[in-house]
Amino acid sequence: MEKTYKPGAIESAWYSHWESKGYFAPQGGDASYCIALPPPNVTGSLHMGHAFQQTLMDILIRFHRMNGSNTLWQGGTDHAGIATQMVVERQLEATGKSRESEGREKFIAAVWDWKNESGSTISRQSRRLGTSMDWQRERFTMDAGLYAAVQQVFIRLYQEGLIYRGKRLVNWDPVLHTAISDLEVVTEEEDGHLWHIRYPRMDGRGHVVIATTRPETLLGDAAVAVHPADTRYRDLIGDTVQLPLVDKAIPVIADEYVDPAFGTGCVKITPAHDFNDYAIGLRHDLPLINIFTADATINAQAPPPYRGLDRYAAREQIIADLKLAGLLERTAAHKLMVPRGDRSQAVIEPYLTDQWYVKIQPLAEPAIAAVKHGDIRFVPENWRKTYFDWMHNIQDWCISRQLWWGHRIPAWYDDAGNIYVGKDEQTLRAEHQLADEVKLRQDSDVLDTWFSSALWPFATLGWPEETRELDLFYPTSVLVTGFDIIFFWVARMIMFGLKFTGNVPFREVYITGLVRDAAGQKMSKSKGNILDPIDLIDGIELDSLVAKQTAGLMQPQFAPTIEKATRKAFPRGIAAFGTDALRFTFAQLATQGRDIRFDVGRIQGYRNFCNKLWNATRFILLQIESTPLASDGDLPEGEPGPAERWIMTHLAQALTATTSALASYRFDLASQALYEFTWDEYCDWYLELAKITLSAPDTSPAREQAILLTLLHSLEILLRALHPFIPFITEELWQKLIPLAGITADTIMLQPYPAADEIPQDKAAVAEITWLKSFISGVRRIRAERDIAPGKRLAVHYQGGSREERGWLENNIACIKALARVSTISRTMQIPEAAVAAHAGDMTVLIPLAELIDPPAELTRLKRQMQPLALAKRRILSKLDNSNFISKAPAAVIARERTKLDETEKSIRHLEAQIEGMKKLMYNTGL
RNA sequence: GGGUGCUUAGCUCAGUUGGGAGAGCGCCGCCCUUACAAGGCGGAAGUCGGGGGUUCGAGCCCCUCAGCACCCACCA
Repeated sequence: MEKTYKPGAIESAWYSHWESKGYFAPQGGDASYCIALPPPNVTGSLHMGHAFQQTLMDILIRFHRMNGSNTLWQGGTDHAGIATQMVVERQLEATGKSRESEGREKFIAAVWDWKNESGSTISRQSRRLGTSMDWQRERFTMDAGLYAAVQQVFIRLYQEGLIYRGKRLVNWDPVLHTAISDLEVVTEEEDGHLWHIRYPRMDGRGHVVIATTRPETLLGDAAVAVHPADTRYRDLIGDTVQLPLVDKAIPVIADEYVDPAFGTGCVKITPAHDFNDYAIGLRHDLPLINIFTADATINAQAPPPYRGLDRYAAREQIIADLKLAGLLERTAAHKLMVPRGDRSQAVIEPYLTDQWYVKIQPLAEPAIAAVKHGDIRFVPENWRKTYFDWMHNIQDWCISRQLWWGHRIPAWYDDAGNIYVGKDEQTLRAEHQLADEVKLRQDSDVLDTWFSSALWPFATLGWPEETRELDLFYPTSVLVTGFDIIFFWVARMIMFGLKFTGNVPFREVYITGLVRDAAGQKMSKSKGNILDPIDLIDGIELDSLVAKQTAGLMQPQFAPTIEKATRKAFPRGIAAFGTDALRFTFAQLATQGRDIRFDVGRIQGYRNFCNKLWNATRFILLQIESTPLASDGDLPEGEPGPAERWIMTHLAQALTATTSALASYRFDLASQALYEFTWDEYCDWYLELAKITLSAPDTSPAREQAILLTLLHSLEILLRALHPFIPFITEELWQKLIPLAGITADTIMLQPYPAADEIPQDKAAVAEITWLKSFISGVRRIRAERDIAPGKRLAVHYQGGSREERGWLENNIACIKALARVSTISRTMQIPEAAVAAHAGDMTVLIPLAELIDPPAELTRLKRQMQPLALAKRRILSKLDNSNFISKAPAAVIARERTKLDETEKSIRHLEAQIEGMKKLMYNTGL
């Protein structure tokens, strides 16, 4: 075996072995366990968020597979309408072409080409993470099966009146030329202005002043509104004012919507370009005056001077014209919320169009009930509230998009404007007995990507067919995803799942935190702080990393800043930590529902952990090589000592902790329990103890056998326990180990997950070894604090101790001598001069250090030790003297306080004796 | 404007029905002890954001204030 763990050498080989043997497919079993992967964008690449979530899913999947469940991890990718279309459009632009110049058919073909070319990237990266998805069942949200499901869902909802077509204001993206849903709009505060504009009264009695942040929309004003109770303007209501620059009379209306305290208390009403004004327009029967084209330039409805101007150019012009006309009263700086499209970053325009909507209320109600009644459980539970809040205020969902890449809406129109919804034109013609001369044309829009994603859990299992997989795996067990898509995706899956399968799509929703960089910043290309999970696995040179972070920036002027930051954060690039270390890091960082900061120092620590495990295995293999087992295959029992029984007890406890932590999605606690066992107990103590006993000349062959078997057996169990977290190294080491244990198996991943109750526990052994550890640590501490050379063997005395402890001392004398570097241990009745004491239970360990210590320094040290003891004593006494405490606290707590007091007082007496001894020594030596 | 979460060691974070403040990293000292220097042994370090309350007892429960983060929302 290599001395140092090298992840690159083992990982890829094991993965292709597992995949080629078909181990990722469901293997049968009584219970079913299934996770549907949140499908990543097909043309995307794996980022830290994916890697994090997929690691957690894979831990669950491997754990349940080993536990004997029939386990399916359903994977696949999403067609990601807008995102993918934008990428391909950009590629076309680079060659001087455009979507329009190519035409719909050719463009879609180009998108498919790009999908086929780049679509395997993310699956390939996913494999590097060791994910045990059933690749044979990989799906795509635009494949034929999904298409059938989408059509069926659309048609049924339409027939039930739950999908309708409506003309109303939508969020219009003037760059992408499509409607988007409320969720795809991100509003952020930006600096702007509040312009105060005079609207002259038609009767010539002065003017009213309105305040607006969007003066250009005055071209579409239909009224001015005031609050009905506003005494300042009461006489104005019902009057008319002149709309500046348009030269048209518009009415002054009264509406409760107006806040008299804001601005001037007069509001211009533009029903076609503002959601509030739209509602007011409906209430007051105002005309809708659309003044924009799809590009948000001024259209022919507006006065000639402004036609063809971009909305912001029009704003400048209008302000200039108002100023000229003396109608601009003043301009104030103003912060306002600006809506932008989450993909294009373009300022969204409320725009009047025909769109398709899902009537959501009837779907939302059962979806609310399902979570309320616990049919679906959120982990952590507080996300329920977020879900409820949104579901209770949910608006109809605009599902049509004016894009080309996506599921085409299954609706056709005839020239008379009739709508026909169905599978295809032929079916519709037959259904509606349409004559051949009736021309039908299909709706040119596609569906919101989330429409098909909402069907993912059941459509990937075969719905609308009644498949065996649906029967076996639906509802799926758990959905693992981020809070950012609870509304986009989780809620819609629940609604559609309930509607079309009559059942919830998943039993539990585990919401993960968001992966941020070490400084807590969101990772983004423009910040240049992206970490590529593959770089953490394979490592990357600093120069390559810098090149990667600064390539293809939208704002290239930031490249030098990013380069500097990158060089500072990673002065030596990134080392190759391997997949297992990355996975273990993710598990450790997966604390309940908060953002996680990814620090490279952390992954290095877990790479070291893998190395530790590697070397522990190497040690055990070397031991068994030098002292072969009595007989292969037929394993004799041997005579286990307390150390063997102790370590197995600890192993059982670690397994219990891990398993119960996994049941509540506490990946941090689960991995921590195994980490601590492996390093702090197994390697630091058990391997050391075993080493000594094995090399001692008087160790019986039966004990020797027991130790070797314990080493073998415990490591074998430990590797299985760690496998879901760190699959590669555990497989590699397990394969090296099992021939010695007489096991033949092709893979660890299909072995049973170890159960704590199969391991005998022994409290007496735990007491003995715990005592032994305190004895050894006590001597070590004295040695280290007094700067005694590590090689120097000490003569040690002891005093007191129970009969049991004296027995333990006798049993473990060899281990104490070796691990504490002690030459002799003898009982003494009186405290030797210049002795320093430690305590192991009731036993006092004394080390005479006459020639080694500096008495005054020792005295100071001893006095310093007294302070916390005195403090502790006072604190305990104040409790025990409190009659309320004695009468109200539980007996067990009182007993514990009394024990504590006894111990503290004993320590104080010991210390006092030492102080006296030291003083005497100093007196005798004339100090 | 409404809501959620957070504030514990220098840093990142655990702390599960209220009962002796923890881990990793970092730091300090000693050590290449035959599995591992990607290591071993030992150590220092916190008035648990401030204030108040409930309780025999509060990091944990209640109130309040402050700061940070995020989500939702139609104030021109």
